Order: sequence, then C-alpha cells, then structure tokens
Amino acid sequence: MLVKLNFKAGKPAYLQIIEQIKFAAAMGEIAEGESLPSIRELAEQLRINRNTVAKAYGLLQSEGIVSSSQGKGVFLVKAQTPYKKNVRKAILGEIIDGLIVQAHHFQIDLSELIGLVEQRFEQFEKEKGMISPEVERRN
Amino acid sequence: MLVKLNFKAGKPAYLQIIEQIKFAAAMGEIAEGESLPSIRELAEQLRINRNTVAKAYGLLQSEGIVSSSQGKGVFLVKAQTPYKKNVRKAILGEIIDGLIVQAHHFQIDLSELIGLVEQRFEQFEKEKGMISPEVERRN
Amino acid sequence: MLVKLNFKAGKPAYLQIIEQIKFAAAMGEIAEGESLPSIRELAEQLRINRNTVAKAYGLLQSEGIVSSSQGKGVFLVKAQTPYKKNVRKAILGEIIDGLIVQAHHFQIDLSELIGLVEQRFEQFEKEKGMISPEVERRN
Amino acid sequence: MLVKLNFKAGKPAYLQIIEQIKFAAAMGEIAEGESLPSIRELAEQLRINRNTVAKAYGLLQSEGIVSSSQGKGVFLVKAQTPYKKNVRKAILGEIIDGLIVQAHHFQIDLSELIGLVEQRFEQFEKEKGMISPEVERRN
DNA sequence: GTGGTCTAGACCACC
DNA sequence: GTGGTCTAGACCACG
Repeated sequence: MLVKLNFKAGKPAYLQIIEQIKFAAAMGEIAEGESLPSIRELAEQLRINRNTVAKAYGLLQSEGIVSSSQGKGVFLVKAQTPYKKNVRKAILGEIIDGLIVQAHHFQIDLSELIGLVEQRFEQFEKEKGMISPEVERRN
Repeated sequence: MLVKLNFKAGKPAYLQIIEQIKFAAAMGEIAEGESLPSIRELAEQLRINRNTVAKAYGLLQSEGIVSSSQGKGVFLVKAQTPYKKNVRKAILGEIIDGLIVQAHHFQIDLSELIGLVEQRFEQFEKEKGMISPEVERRN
Repeated sequence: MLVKLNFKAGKPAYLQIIEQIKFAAAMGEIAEGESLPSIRELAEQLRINRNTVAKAYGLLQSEGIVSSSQGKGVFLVKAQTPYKKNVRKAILGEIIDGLIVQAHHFQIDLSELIGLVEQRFEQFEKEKGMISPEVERRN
Repeated sequence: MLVKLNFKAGKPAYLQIIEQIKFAAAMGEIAEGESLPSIRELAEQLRINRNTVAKAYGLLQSEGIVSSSQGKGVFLVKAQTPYKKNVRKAILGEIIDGLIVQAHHFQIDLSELIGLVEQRFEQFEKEKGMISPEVERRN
C-alpha cells in the first residue's frame, strides 16, 4: 500500500497516516492478517520521524484495527467493531442529528438529503471496487 | 430558550452553546428577529465567563445565523443561507462522507443507514411540532 | 448640512457624525462661525439617543473644531490646528511610514505610490469643488 | 531580529509586534523562508503572555506574511501578495485618503505632502541598505 | 444596560 | 522542543 503526505494541508502527519490506512483497510486494499509497512520503512519513505509513524500505529492498535508483535511486524486484524449494535446506532445517530440540523439551516429537505446520502454511498462503493488488493508497494 | 452545559463531556462549552442555539433556531424555538439571551445573562446562568458565550455568539454571527450590535443585543437573523445550492450540497457531502465511513466501520449497510436517517428526521419533525414559538421560560 | 447614518456598517454612530461634520467643514459646506444643528434636532432627525449626538459634539469640541455655549448652540470655530508645523509633519510622517511599508509588501514602487497620492488628491479636490456651502437643511 | 514594546503608548502589544515584524520583513532583516523567533522565546523576551505573541503571529499568517506549522516553528514566506493589482491599489487608496484628510486638517498642501512621502521613502531605502541580512543579534 | 478587545493561564496536539 | 485551543478577568466602546 502507498501512503502519501500532504504537508501543506493543516492535517497532522499521524492523522493522515491513520486515515489512509483505515481507508485502505475498508477498501480491501490490505487483506486481513497481512502485514503493514514497518515503522522504520514507512518513516524513511515519508521522510518523517519514526515517532510519528509509531504514534499512528499505536492509535490504530488501540482502536483494534492492527496488532503488533515485537520483531515480527504490524498486522491488520480481522475487521470487527468492539461495540454492540445499539451502541453503534446511537453513535451514528448523533452524527445524523448534526447532519439534519445543518440540512435544515441549508433549507434542504429529507428526500433531497437522502438522495445525497445515496449518491455519496454509490461513489464510495465505486471507488472501493476500483482498488484491487495488494497493488502498490515501494522500496 | 434554555441552554444546558455538560461539563463532563469533552466538548468545549462554546461548541455546546452553538449546537443548542442552532438546534433551537431550527426548531423554531426562537423567532426570527427575536433577541437571544444577552451575553452576560447566559454567562451568569451557565456560570461561565462572558467571553466563552461571546465566542459562541461571534461564531454564530460569522455563520450568518445571528447578528449583533453593540449596546443593543444579539438577534436571530432571517433564515437564509448565504451559500449557493451546490456549495451547500458540497458542505453536507463532506459530513455525509464521514458518516458513511463510520457506518462502514460499524458494518452498517446503506439501507440500514438510510432507515436511521429517516427515523431521526421524523423525530426531529415531531419535536419541532411540539414546540410552539414564543413560549419562553424566565429566570 | 445633512448627516446620514449607515447602521449596517460596523462604525459607531457617534464616529459617523464626527467624520461627516469634519468632512463638511473641510469642504466649506459649513462656514466658520456658523451654527450646527442642535443636539436635540440632530438626534431626532437621526432617530438616535441624544447622548450619542452629545458625545460626538463633545469630542469635536475637545478637538477644537466646534465650540458650544449654553442656550445659544454649537458653532464651527475658525479652522486652525493647535499643533506646530514640525509636530504636524511628524504625525503625518508616521502615517506615511505605514503606507510605505504596506506599499512595499504590495510590491508597489515610489513613483507608482506618488501617482496614487496625486490621483486621490485630485479626486478629493474635485468633490470639494462640487459642494456649494450652505445648501441643505431639513426640518 | 529585535522587537521592542512601548507599554506607555496606547497601542496594543500584538499590534506593535505585527508592525515591527512587517517592517523587519520589508527591510530584508529577515530572509525569506527563515524562521521567526519562536512564540515562547519572543513572549519571554518581551515579558508578555505567549498568547499575545501567538495572536500577532496568527494575524501575520492570515495576511500571508508568515506560515506556521506545529512542532516546527513560524517562517517568513516568500514575499508575494495574494491580491491583484487593483485590489492592492484600492487598499492603499484607503490609507491614502485618510492621509489626505489628515493633511488637509493640518493645512498641508499636495506638493508638501508629496515631498514628505519622498523624503520618508528615501530614508526607508537608506535604512534598508544599511541592514545586511543574516546579521542577527542574540540574547 | 448592551457587545467587543486585550491579555493571560492552563492545557492540548504535534514532531 | 514547537504551535494551537479553551476559558477567563479586566477594561473599553456604545446607546
């Protein structure tokens, strides 16, 4: 997998790494159980401090997305959320409430809003389909 | 109108104020042109510094939701967004993208997600109907 | 003379009054020794509080531009600055320094800058010529 | 580079910092891409709160004069204004209008005013020539 | 009585 | 070690 950093954007490096790895995992670009680039490798490739990569990996591990074992590397764990379904729905519900209030201020009604959701979802799936797993690697 | 702060939550006070005023405005709890609680008043009621309220009001003003004038007060402006439709859709689109990624991590598919949106929307409308404007509590 | 207030602009009312009276005086619209509208009169005309007009007149008086005497009214005093020439030049010099630094950041050189000054000055004189003294009065 | 604060003057500290840094930048005292004193450093040196310096730097950033990145520092960006020529002239025009009105109140005519501008400009260029870049004082 | 500005202390995010 | 955010106190401007 390939990670790119945009230093101009305000986003911190470690967050950009996390996002891209999450996205790659969601896309199926990285298979379950497969190893990620090593900390040292990724740090060199991106020309950033190893601490920054380590921080990103650490947070991914604490989210249960990857697991690391000394001397072996870092691996993608099987996708599964730690929350029960009603908790998940409650979390999504809060995001949705904010979305609805914003849509209301923008004078956009329900049917239009749902149209937008469907449209965005389709584009998400389309991009997902276009990425074949395990394509890119450098160094 | 009534604002409540939850100090336990990580969310900063000024953001909680913004959200609740936006919500109250969307609900029709505050009529257009009507004045919001004065900065001092709300600050005392919430037992926080005036500047924190002032910051919230200032941001609401920069979003075009309220307008303030020295010596007079802060007023809810006529609901009308300054953005063109495509801009509004783009802003909502970003929120939706975040929602979709989160839903994906939670293994919730499109139909279920849209069901959630509809359900939340209905509840929003129901609550909105229950609030008759101009029913103010006093302190 | 006619004073107009723009409530939308951020500028406070009393400053708008001061500016317009100064400008009218510089333009010769008000003759030396002539009386200005009374505080009560101007306040009614502009539909603002008399304190606001009084504040404006008070500041004009402290700048030595008008003089007031109880029961008679407020009069424009003979134009003359209280400062000696070198002091005046020093004050202008500071404004000019700021102008030069700004022009430098804008990559505008001396000749262009002086062209701008001349152009603006001519327009100033033109507007001044167009106003005949003692034209407008209301009520 | 050296910043001095004049607490007696009515001007707020953050504005004094902005002016002096703009001046130093225009003088070539700070080279392009070079880092400014860190927020903490300057705050200690001036014996003011870090936030006051941060505010000054933040405004300089929003003017496009410096750029900052967390954990690294604040840097002078390549001199290049983001505005088109007519916009720049309009901005300078407003400053010039104020200058002309002030000069008028001081009974100083155009030729004298332009003489002052030229004189100040020459002094600006002379001082600029005297400062060789990269000559830094330390504390 | 309004709202706005300036400075500050404590804490957080980042590298 | 960097810069950024949140809250606050004192003071100012305004009507």
